[in-house]
Amino acid sequence: MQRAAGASRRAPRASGDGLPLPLTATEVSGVTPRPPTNRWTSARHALLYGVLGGTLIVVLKVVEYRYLVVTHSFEIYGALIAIIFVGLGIWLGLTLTGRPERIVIREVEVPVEVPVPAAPEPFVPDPARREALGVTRRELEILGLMADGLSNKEIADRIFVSENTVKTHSSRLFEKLGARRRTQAIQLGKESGLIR
Amino acid sequence: MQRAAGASRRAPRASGDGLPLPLTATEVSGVTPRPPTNRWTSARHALLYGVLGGTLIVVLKVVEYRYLVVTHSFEIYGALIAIIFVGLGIWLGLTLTGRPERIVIREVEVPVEVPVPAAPEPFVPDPARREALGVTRRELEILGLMADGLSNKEIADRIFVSENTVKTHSSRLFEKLGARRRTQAIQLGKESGLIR
DNA sequence: GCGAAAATCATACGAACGGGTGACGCCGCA
DNA sequence: TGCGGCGTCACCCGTTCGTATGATTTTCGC
Repeated sequence: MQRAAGASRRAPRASGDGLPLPLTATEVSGVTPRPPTNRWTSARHALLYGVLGGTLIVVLKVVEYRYLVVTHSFEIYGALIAIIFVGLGIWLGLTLTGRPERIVIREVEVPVEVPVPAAPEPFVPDPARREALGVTRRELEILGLMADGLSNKEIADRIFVSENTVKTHSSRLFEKLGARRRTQAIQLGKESGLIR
Repeated sequence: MQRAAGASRRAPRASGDGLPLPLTATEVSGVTPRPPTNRWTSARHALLYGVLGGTLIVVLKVVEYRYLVVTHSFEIYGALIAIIFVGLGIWLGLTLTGRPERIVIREVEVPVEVPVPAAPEPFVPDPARREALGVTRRELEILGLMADGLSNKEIADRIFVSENTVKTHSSRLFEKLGARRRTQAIQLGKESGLIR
């Protein structure tokens, strides 16, 4: 009987890894209603402004009777009052009233360490360790299946070779590992980092 | 030779995935200077206010020459100007200037996978797990020695019993674990947490 | 293309393993 | 006092494992 089974090459398990952290920022704007004003603060402000206004009027009165008794001083006086009170009004408008402020929400992504759920230890075969012991790929593969508790026959069926082949591989593997039994080979393989 | 290339199959290892992202937000507030106003808008506003002010002045002139030629009308006129222009100022202050904006920085936590430093895993024998499977102390002991790669004879010598006794224990152990081979028993024992 | 390494397969044999059965002694518990 | 669980030991038998030896084919580097 000729062999009807062939070799299987194992592609090294490519394990995904390093994910870059995207640090983008989005801006969201909104409007909030005017914040409620403190009552005492308001009263104090009103008093302050009242005094200020009174003082201003007194000043104007003095100016009026000192310099503006001449003809046509009436228009100048009015313009002066207008300018001064416009300024006062602007100031009042800006400070006395609680202007609703626009709130701009800027989201900043902050990287937070999250323990990866107990990395199942992908365990890449690591050819360096394997070749350091002179173990071939096939032998390592069979060692892995051995460690899973499979018999020679089961391994043979799994990788589509004869049981004799498996025995040959395992024999050479034991020789390289210095093992006399498969259980010992598994133990030594784990110690050597050949299998997980 | 008519060997056909065979294939070896590997069970796809299920990979862990979807981890929930904790999204908490903290708010930090700051103040930015007033945003620059549109140039055309400003010009239009200035024109509007100029026209408005001019109209107001004309109105005041008319009022002056119609009704306020009487004595002491001067003070009334000034007060009127003051009141009107304060209102104008307030209106100007509120509309001409942009509302101040507060920047709220919201921190969004972004999960970053961090390889947990592989806990040493002390592994205490845990009698609960053992008894849950109905495995006796002696059987567990033999399982451990099996996992170390010892043969039945070596185990017998180690624990000072006959090889037959070891075989009896292992037989019962296999029955309880559902194993058919010692390698399978080791594998199942590890999965069950009986041995490390 | 040549040669070495690797992979494959076969046969044979002794050793180790696993299952089955039976037996004995010890100990805790009802 | 009997029963059941545990640990111990023995024998038998079939299977699996490990070793030895020999062979052919495939793969890969030079």
